[in-house]
Amino acid sequence: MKQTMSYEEFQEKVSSIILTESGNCPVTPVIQMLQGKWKLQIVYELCIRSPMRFGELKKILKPITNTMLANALKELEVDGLVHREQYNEIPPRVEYSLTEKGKDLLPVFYAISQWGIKYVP
Amino acid sequence: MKQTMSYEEFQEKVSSIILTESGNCPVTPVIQMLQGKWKLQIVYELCIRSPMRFGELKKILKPITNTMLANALKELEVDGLVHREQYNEIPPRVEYSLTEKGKDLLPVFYAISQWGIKYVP
DNA sequence: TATTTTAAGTATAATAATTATATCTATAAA
DNA sequence: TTTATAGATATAATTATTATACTTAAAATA
Repeated sequence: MKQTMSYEEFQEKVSSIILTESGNCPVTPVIQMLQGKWKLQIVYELCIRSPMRFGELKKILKPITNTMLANALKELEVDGLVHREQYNEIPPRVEYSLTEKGKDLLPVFYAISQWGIKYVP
Repeated sequence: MKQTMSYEEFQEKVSSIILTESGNCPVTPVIQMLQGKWKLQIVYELCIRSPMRFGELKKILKPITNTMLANALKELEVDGLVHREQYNEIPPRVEYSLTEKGKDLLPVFYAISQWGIKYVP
C-alpha cells in the first residue's frame, strides 16, 4: 500500500470510483460478505494460525457455539475464503485453512492491527 | 504500510504479539468495536463523504432503519470515531463526521477496496 | 458382548439483535 | 388552524444468535 495517501486523496479516489461506476463500489460488497457476528474473527484466527480443526477454532473463539461456527465456516467456504479438508477417520478430523483469496485479506488485518496498536489501551 | 510483507511474516508477527502479551491482541478489540450490522458501513460512508446529515446517511444506507442508524451513531460517538454536531434549528439539523481516530481507519478501507477490486466482479 | 469415548457436527427451543410501523418535537409557511 | 419538516424515540414483529440436547461410527474399555 502506498504509504503517504491522505484522507482527502482517498475520499476523492473512492468517491470517483463510486460516482462514475455507479453501484460498483469495491468496498461495500466485501463488508457485506464479512458481515455476521463471527466471520471476520474466524478469518482472522485462520490468518494467524492455519490449518485449524473445528474444535481448535471453537476453543480459540470461545464462547462461539457449534451452530454459528459451522454455519459461518460453511458460508466462508462458499465465498471461497476458507478451504475445508475432511479426513475420514473415527473420531472425525476436519481441518480448515484460508484459500489464497482468504489470505489476501491479510493487509486488511494488518491495517486493523496498526489502528489497534495506536488506539487500543 | 510495508508493501512486501508476506502472509507468513504477518502470521509470525501477529502470533508473537498475541502469544507474548497474552490477551492483548491489537485486532480482536477493533473487530468487536466495529461489530453490528451497520457500523462498518456507516464509518465507511463518512470516510468517503463527510460531514453528513442524519437523513443523508439514511438515504445512502437505505434500507437502514432510524433506530439502527441512531443507535449505531451513538455508539460510534461513544467510541470516539464519530463527531456529532447539532444545530438548534427547526426543523433540526445534525451533522455527523469522523474524528481523527475515525479517519485513521482509512487504511483499513483502502485495504478492503484493494481486495474488492481484485475479487469482486 | 455391551458400554464408553471421541470430534464434528445437527436439531430444537430460548434469547438477543434488527426491522417495521407509528409517533413525538418545535417552528415556519400555507 | 393545519401542514410540513428533520431527527429522532417507542413499541411490536421478525430474524440472528445462543443454549441445550442429541447424532454418528468405529475403536478402546469393562
